[in-house]
Amino acid sequence: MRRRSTLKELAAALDLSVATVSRALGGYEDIAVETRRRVAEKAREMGYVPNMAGRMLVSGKSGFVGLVLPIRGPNFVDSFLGQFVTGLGEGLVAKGVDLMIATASAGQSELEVLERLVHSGRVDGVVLTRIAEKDERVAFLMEKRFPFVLHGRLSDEDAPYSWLDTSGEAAFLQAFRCLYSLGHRHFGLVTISDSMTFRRHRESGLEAGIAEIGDPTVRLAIARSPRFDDDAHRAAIRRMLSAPERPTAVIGLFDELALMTMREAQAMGLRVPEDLSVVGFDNVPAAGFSSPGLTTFDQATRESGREIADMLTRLIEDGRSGPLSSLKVPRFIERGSHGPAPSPAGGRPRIRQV
Amino acid sequence: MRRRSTLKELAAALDLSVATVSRALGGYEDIAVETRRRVAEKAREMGYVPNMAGRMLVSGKSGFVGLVLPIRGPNFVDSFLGQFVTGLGEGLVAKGVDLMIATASAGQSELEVLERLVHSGRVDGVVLTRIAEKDERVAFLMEKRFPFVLHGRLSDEDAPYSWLDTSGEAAFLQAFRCLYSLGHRHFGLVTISDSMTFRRHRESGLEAGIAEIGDPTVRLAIARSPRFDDDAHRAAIRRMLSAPERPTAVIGLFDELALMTMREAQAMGLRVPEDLSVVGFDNVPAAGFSSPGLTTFDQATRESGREIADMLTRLIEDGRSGPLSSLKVPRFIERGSHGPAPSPAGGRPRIRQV
DNA sequence: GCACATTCCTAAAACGTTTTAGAAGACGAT
DNA sequence: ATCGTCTTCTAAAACGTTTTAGGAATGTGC
Repeated sequence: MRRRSTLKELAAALDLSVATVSRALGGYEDIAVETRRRVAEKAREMGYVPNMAGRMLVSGKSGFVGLVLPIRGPNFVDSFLGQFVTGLGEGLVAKGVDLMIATASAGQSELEVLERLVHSGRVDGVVLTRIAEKDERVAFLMEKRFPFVLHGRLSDEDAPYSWLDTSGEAAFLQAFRCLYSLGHRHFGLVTISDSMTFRRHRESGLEAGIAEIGDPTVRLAIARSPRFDDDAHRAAIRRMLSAPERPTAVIGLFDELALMTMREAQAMGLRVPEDLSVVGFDNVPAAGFSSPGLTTFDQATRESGREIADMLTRLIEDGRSGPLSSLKVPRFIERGSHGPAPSPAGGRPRIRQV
Repeated sequence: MRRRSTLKELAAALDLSVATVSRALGGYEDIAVETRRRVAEKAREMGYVPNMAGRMLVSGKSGFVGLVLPIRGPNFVDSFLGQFVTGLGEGLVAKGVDLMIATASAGQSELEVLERLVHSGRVDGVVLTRIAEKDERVAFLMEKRFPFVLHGRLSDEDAPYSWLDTSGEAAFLQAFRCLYSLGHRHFGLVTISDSMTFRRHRESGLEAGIAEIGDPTVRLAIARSPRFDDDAHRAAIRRMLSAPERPTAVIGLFDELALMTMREAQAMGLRVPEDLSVVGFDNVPAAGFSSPGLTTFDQATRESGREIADMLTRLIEDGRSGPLSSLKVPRFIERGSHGPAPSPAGGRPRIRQV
């Protein structure tokens, strides 16, 4: 591999000083126009590309932004990450910033990764996802006054930090209203027991819907299991669906849970949506391929990534600018997994009309 | 944000020279054991973390490996990237190397991204995915003698470059054999027209299967459209399935095409697998949620990422080591989308028995 | 012919690290 | 006393860039 050319070589070739070449390339006004032209031409000719290490050393900036990867179980499935990374990358490249992915090594916590990231000077800012209700990573970054943006929110929205989130409240409120107006009165919620903020927001949207209607006949059954324990989820879903007064509409905290519910229901002989309506959240690709297609909410992950990139670069450039935040409203994707409540007699469901 | 402490400060606090501190931290033998201990302790106490820029400047290495993101259409769906990035990250962190994601900015080609990456010295090696048959990126890297590993292969496997791939030949050969033994004689292949090497490998596996059997009654219909044009795919699939002698078994070049085929077939009133068997490749999450579940091949993307990380770090450390390569055999995931060929009379299909 | 401004350029320092070449001191052997 | 050999440490250079402070040449106004 041929060594790259340096500023010094460029200067020698042009019979100028290193300083002049640097400033010429930087477009400074106090370098003659003609000189700037000559330098630019020679630089192109010699294939000069500034060395980042040199630049970093003097500027104190790395030109990198870090994304701390959530720690994963051995067989996680996740359509989110690819979209998000793509969006982030697109947003950052527009600002001339690069994206670094930080992974925890075996036995290392996400907090430790973050500490290394911040202290090594490898990145000028970080993006965090999957926010827990009490998130020590956020506390750490706030204390260090290190620039960061959350994809998600803490419980405390007014604290001075920057975030972008998709409103789970709005989504679940809308889902409830839609199902209620279709005649459903007995609801089920399939959810997780982990204390993630997205859970809280979505659940409180559903609660708000119930409170808003004020209908005493509305009932809510909750199936709650640890996040990554699919067997527990399945068992809880079956329990919920085989209860004497089973729900006629189930909302999944996210699509995987909704799809799982659909599958279990169908395996139990229930028809979706005639006997049971199911609604999810996320709009994963699988939601479009299940049958019936899963009704869900789309949160434009890639676009969020782009916007977060914008927010973070702004934060980095202008350290004293206040915290930025943005709450997106998810798009309701109506597919075939929801419909009118079955008639109470338990006979033929009415013809679907939405 | 408090400034990080430097070697100089550490040296001052210990009343040692910068050189000594550096070497002590480096564990050099010519520093007294007691001194090494003292330095290590103080470093911990002061929260010293070496500055990467300084280190990079003298070592000439960045400690980064780059992944060049494929350029995407506006609404791509991709479960691959998330898995792959996770695996790469895991593999790299074990070697103390970081992962950088390089995205093309608007109007920039993947080759230009790569050139910037290589020349700026931001990375010590790169990983490329989605290899085209004549891939200018690979040519560029070979010419520069820059360390890289491909996820995928060129057509020319013997050229001196490093790659890791999942054998599409093996998969499609196995799919053909399986379907042939189930009585299928009329096959369909839903594929793309773009010249990607994975297409070539998979298609030639199928051809090899057909050649190997040497049965003149075997027929193959091919539906070929541009990669990202879903409408064209759907039209081609419909055309194939409504031909007078329609195939009884269709293989999709990848899962999205297979799932699309399943959906179109079902929309046309064909039952899967009774009237039509469908097999895909990739084992995307949606393959598990469709009904019937899609029979497909799993290529252990995350594990591949880890292994590629290993290969690349080895290449970087030891520049003169020869090219490394590894061909994985994908795992056949038999779900419900394939079965015995329908009886030729066109009557009731036989009971499924696999 | 002098003072002053303007234009264009440069020397040198700085960023934080590693490495090279060698210095200083202790000790034993002659 | 001198020499050599260890052991332990250090000064200085180097990596490639940006920035600071100022120098040299030229032009302008009197």
